Amino acid sequence: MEMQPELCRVEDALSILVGKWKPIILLTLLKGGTLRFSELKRRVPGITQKMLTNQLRELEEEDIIARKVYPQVPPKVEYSITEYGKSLEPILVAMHEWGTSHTLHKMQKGNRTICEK
Amino acid sequence: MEMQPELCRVEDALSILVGKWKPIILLTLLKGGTLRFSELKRRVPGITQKMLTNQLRELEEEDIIARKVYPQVPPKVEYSITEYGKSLEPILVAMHEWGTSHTLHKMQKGNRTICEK
DNA sequence: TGGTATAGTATACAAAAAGATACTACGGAG
DNA sequence: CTCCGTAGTATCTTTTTGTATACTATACCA
Repeated sequence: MEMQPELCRVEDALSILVGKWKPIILLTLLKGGTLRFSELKRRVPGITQKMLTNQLRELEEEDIIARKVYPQVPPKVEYSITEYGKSLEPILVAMHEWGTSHTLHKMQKGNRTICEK
Repeated sequence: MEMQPELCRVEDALSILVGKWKPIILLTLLKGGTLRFSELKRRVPGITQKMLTNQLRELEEEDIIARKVYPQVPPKVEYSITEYGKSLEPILVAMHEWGTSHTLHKMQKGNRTICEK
């Protein structure tokens, strides 16, 4: 097994998760199921409309989330995780778990960068 | 279990892995063991000295890698993954595996963005 | 005396990502 | 006739990341 391809693959997964808002969006959809744009926006505090649209488009392109448009006025668009997107869950969970112990680790070293507002 | 803290933790892990060179550096050290600065630089093609120093400093601050300086001339500095840093391996591996199947998934959809030079 | 090797710094610049803000379309309610 | 709500676009500015290039210290070697 050589090195190059391996590295390349990690970057692949990373590029999907990276973006200031993608993990939050994915976790929100994993927990919340199918959500409309506005609902998603409410559940991801601080995100701007532009950023949300933007990140959703990128995730959609990778077939991680599905977008369903209802031809209504006012518009209704629903987003959900695809089956394929669900395969990311273990990574997200692993990262969450790691992050949690990392926080403890940092606290033990006197570094108080906790998840605070 | 609420949402906020969970999200925060994922970001925590992510922030350590993110950076154009960090996964590559980590995998190189995981595979290569203890390496000198120059050796590391050779094994991560394309990285500039500044970026390497930079990323190593950040990883060191998070206690993911250890830096050992030998008071010699010319200088000798060795880098290695800490025990703590090794706990990231499962995440890296999960990402690699996911990335591999993601590539297949994309190929099946006619998208040929493969790991090529 | 000058060149080599190592592990950096310093500075300037370019590119990418994120943020702020304003604008649009459209049908229905009043 | 005007305002509301939804799901966006369009621009512009700021911040963050990354790149390129040059420079440093110092012992050793010829």
